[in-house]
Amino acid sequence: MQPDLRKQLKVYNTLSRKKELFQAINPPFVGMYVCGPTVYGDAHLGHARPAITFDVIFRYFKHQDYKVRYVRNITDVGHLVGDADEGEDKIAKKAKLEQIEPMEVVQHYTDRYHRDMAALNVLPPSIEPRATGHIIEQIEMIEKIIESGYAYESNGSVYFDVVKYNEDKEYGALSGRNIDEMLEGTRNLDGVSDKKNQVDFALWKKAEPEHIMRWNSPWSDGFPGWHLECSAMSRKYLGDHFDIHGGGMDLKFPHHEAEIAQSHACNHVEPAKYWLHNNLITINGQKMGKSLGNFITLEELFEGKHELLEEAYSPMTIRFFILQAQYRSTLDFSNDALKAARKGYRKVMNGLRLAKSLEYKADDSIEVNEKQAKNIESIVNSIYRGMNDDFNTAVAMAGIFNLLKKINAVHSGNIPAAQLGEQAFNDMISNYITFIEDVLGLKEETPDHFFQALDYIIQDYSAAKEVRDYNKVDAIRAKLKDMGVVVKDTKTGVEWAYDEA
RNA sequence: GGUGCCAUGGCCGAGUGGCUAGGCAUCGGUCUGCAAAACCGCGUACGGCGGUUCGAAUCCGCCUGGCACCUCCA
Repeated sequence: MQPDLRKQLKVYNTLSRKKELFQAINPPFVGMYVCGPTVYGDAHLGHARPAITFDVIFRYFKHQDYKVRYVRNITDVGHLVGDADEGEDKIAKKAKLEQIEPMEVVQHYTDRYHRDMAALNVLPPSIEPRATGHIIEQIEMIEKIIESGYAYESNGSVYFDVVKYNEDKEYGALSGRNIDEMLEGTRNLDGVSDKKNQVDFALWKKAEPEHIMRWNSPWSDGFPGWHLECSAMSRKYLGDHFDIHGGGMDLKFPHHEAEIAQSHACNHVEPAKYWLHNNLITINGQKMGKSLGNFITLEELFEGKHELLEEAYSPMTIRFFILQAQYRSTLDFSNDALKAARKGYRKVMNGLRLAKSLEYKADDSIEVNEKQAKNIESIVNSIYRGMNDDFNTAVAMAGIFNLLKKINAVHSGNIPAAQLGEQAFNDMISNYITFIEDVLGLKEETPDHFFQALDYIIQDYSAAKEVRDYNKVDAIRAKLKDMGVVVKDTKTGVEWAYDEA
């Protein structure tokens, strides 16, 4: 494979239901919008999947020298509990429950989301806009949609006229939904709702007197509908037409379908060129869901505090676990699967340390084995082939393990470095490190037992002191100093501290 | 009911017409004071029944089982 073939990226586009060659609208720039969380509760395993999936996509684009603007929003208004644009706002409900300001709820869970994402080594997006920070843009968009004739006001609320829109354009293309079928069997709404049709959705909702989250608008004191924030913010930061829109499979309908309709009605152009959807995580073969009560938060996972968990699993174990599957497949959670992931992760990290320490040793008495060198090249190509085939991290990981075998073999002397030749050796090392750290975003975690190990060394130090073995004492002291730790002999015993010099 | 998806060796999980995916576990070997790690070797897995084909896990049909969306969910 030639180096340029390593750039033939194919992505599965939900819109066409096919893998398509990725061609940036305006290279070398790539605009990507991904639906972030509604911040009314702690992030769970399900939030980790899209975050990690699109993080790797973000990283891979950068690795391929694209200039990426990655927008991932925070939804902090408009997402209602219950169905059909009725019911309380999720955030307002939580605020009432806790007797705090809605924005305190938002801040609290946004901070916690960031903390969990950082633990998972998910890079912050380029822009992370909030719905409440874009009320003006949303109102503006509603006005444009009304102008186009695809929305109507009713009792201070504004609804998107799905039936009218569908007469002129196509509604339901993304999720394979048919409007006529959806209309069948729905009850007559006369006098029941402000909507003309059940399939219509709110762009603006008039706030009831007791509703605490409200903004002034041309139609009423109220709040924007869920769906609109993503259309408004993607438009603002990425333009009317951008490269990629992503999110979880479950958002295809109605959220993304509504986004397409709104954006189209406003901008008269298809918002995203490629729609990417990650699949869901299941637990014992069943989807994780709020309503099923079987979801596990990331914090519970990291600390092992959940009845389904036999023990704690570290953030990198979770990341590794998620990357071992292709993002469009469901991924079944189990303790056994996570334990296996942890072992695999540690093996890869042991290799990472080796890779960083290995040096090429030229040796004229050893002939370069072309077969070995070619082998390295084909493994590296397999990693690219995997990533280019709709970000198949499972295949990329298989390649990583194949490289790891070679690295271990060189380290143990089974394969002399000189046999690979300098070029292949460097390819092996650099690709291993680059893919693990930069593309897959795996990093070393400080082992839980670091402090115990240090205590043990301190004990050894004390024992040496006891028998006046000052050569050893000085050696330990110097070694630890190099590592940023100083040993302190106090009246009450030996202590250690971080070197402040 | 409508619309989709999936069934791969002990477990997880790639693969979409012929060429060893990979990880974890197990077993045998090399190495080793012991151990661990590492390396080498070992698994004739593709839900069932038919069909297409020189050849199918991979295409088609039927059946069985499971899941998802259609309501909030990443």
